[in-house]
This record gives sequence, C-alpha cells and structure tokens, in this order.
Amino acid sequence: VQRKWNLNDLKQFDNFQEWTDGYVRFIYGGEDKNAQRHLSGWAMRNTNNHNCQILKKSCLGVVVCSRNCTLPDGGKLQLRPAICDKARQKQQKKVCSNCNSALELLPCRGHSGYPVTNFWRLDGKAIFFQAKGVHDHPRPESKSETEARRSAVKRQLSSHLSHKKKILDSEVGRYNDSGGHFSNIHPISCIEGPERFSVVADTGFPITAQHYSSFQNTDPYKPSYDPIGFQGDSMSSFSKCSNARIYVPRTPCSYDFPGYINPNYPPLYKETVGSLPDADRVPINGPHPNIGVLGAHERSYDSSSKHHGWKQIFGKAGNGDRSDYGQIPASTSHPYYNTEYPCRYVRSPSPVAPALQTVITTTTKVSYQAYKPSMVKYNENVCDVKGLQNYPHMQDSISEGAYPEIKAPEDFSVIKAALGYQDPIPTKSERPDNLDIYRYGACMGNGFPGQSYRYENADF
DNA sequence: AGGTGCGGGCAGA
DNA sequence: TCTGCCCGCACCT
Repeated sequence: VQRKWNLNDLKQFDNFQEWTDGYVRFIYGGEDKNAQRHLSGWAMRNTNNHNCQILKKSCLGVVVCSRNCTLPDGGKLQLRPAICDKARQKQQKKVCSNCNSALELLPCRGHSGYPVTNFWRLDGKAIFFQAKGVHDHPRPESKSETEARRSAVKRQLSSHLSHKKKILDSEVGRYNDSGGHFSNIHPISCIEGPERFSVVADTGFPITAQHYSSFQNTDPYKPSYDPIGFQGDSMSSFSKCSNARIYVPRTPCSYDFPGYINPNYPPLYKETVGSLPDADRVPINGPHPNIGVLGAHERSYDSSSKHHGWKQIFGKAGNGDRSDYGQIPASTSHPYYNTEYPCRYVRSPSPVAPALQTVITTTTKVSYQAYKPSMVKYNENVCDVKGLQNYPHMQDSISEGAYPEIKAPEDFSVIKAALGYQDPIPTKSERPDNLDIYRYGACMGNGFPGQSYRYENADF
C-alpha cells in the first residue's frame, strides 16, 4: 500500500524503530523522545565524523560466549556490549557464566565489512535517521532491557537491604535501644550485579517484540521477572539465573531484512565514489579471519577486513560506482553465511539489497551522486519487493555525471522541502528531480507493519 | 559506573 | 584531503 506523501501532513512521522536493520531511513518527529536520544536496540557507539550537524554511530556488535555454548535454557548468551570503551574491555574480561569460557565481542561488519552505521540529524521539526548496513550478528540485549534490569536490580538490592536493615534494626533494637551502626551488612550474594544474560534461542535471532512496547514509555521497561535471580556478567552459576530472558526460537536462518525492503528516504549521507574503497569491502566469499572464535578485541575486524581481495574476487566494483545495495552479489555471497558462527551467518536464504540510490557512510561531507543500479535479485521468501520498479526515475536519472557532488548539509534540503521547509538559500541539492523515492514499511521486519510512503519527483 | 556527545588527532588511502 | 577510528573529556543518569 502506497500513497502519496502529503507535504503538509507532518503527522506522518515514522514510529520509532528500535531494531532498524538494513539500509533504511526514517523521519521521526522532533519530539520523539527515543529519536531525540538516538536510541537503538543495537549497541551503537558514537563515531566522530567531524560533522557536528550529523551524529554518526556505529554498531559494536554483540558479546557472545566464545565457545558458543548453549545455555541450559537452550538459548545463547548474547550480551549487550558496553558502549564505554573501558566498560567494554572490562566486560570482555569476564567469562561465560555457563561454561566459563571467555566472552567474545562479535563485531558488527554488516556494512561492507564495517560496522553498521546510524546517522541522526535533527532538523527543526524532524529527526532524520538513516541506517547503513545489515547487522550480521544476533541482537544483543536491548538497551531498555539492560537499563530496566539495572534499575530493577538496584531497586531489589535497595529494598532488600532496607528490609534486611529493618530486620537487623529490630533485632538489634531488642538489645540496644539506641540503635547502632552496621558495618557488616553485605549484599546478598545472589544479587551480583545488574548485568545479566540475554538469552536467545539456539537457532535464531532473538525475537524482541517485547522491546518495542518499551519505547515511548516513561517507564521504559517493567520487568516481569524477578530481579533476584540476576547475576553479573561474570557470574559463575548461570543456573541461578532462572529468569533469564529467553527469546522465542525462530526458524533457523530466519531474519528480517527490513532494510532491504524498506526503502528509502533520501539518504542523510551519500557516499562519493570510492569513499569506501574496494579493498575495504569484505570478500564475502573469502575467508573471514575474524569470524567465529575471534580475538576478543573488537577492533580486530578492522585490519583484517580491510585488505582482503574484494577486487580479486569481483574485480573493480562495477563501473566504478559504489552502490551499497549492489555490492552484495545476489546469488552467492552474503556475510551471513558462516560455518563457525551460526547466528552470524545463518540468515538464509539471503536476500539482497535492491540497488537503490546511493547510500553510505560519509563523514564530513555528503555528496549526491547518481549511479547505475546493480543487478539485483530478490528473494521471494523475504518479501515481495517490486524492486526497481519503484525507482524508475532513479534509473532514468542514473546517468553518470548527472548529479555532481553536492556537499552536505544540503543533503537534507530535500527532506526539508518535503516537510515544508523553505530554505532561504537555494542549494544544488534542491533539485526538483531528486532521485529519491521515500517508501518504507511495506514489508517491515521486526514486526512493524508500517506504512508505505512514496516520495516522487512530483512531490518536490 | 556507564551512556552519550563532542572534538582533537592519527593513519591509511 | 577524505575517511574511519581512537581517545579523552565533559556532562548526565
């Protein structure tokens, strides 16, 4: 279902998406608290892009058991990586409570070998969001869960302590009416800390529908579990954690690819040709030295992924154009396939991103650029995507050199126009023939039915 | 303590 | 020069 975007209807902001995945764009209302906080279910850390207008965040991946052990519940350990570097290092020194083997940070490499990136920009009434890349790892525990758990543990701890203190007070009161100082009160050992396992079923990615409702709430998460059972990251006896969150198993290889089917607002970023060199692309058919049981350090992916022979495999990326959607060869490779870490690569069949307008990471500058769409296959199992039929004018406009690079931040001006903004200074990017169609939600993953908007040239 | 955002700075391309 | 990333800092919860 698609309909024309009503330029004057500012109510049509997107509902906040916690688990965006894929090459998606959303426009949130400027008053959307979650958007204001740049929240994400994924563990995203700030990345300096030397552009104060646009906040860039990159995915940290997920912390898993290095032995990929199966928890007593049948699930897998999937912790949320700490955002703070030091905290993350500390986190990785801990061990799996289930098998005592080391924890391992599974880095995100879902964007051509780089972590998935999210871009945020506040612009008046709207908060523009763009994600680039498809997470090639299981979902970590959501932030709302983590926070709720921590607060729940705190509450539990404090209430328990106060309760214990009451008891002790009353006990001591029997003997000492003046009360006393209790310096030897220790927290109960079973409350070792707020960090606890996030557990997912063995074969699939966690279903986290329960997270969605946690957003937009003042109290983001009302735990239904008993926090008493919580344990720290390094807790030694998982069996105590009877309330570990268990995600409903999904069929193996199932995963939503909203990004591939959700289409696409004009990008916050458009990447200039070659801004992500061919060599930076992961040879998705090639070896993944850092996949599976990796070095613990999350940076390891970088050097290893950067210099493999994408060129050797695919040759010079087609036509010298860079298309994030087209980069992934349709027939074979997708970084989800991996023999060592099922969750990471099991998503199959592998849908392939449509060749849409450019997307991609950039930092300081943004450029518009046209490019030729790549040959794309769509997997029927995922969603019936009309593919490039939805982007006819895009194809039309894909003549090299048609759109010279345009520097940011005019990149947003198209959206501005859509929202009724009047940019006092016309910019190059305010082309009436912009090549973007906004459409999303027709086949949203993550349980979002979503609406479908379509932006067409005529709308601008 | 940890999350978040900013910005300086570095290294590789 | 561009880009990705590290790192420290400040501020907040």
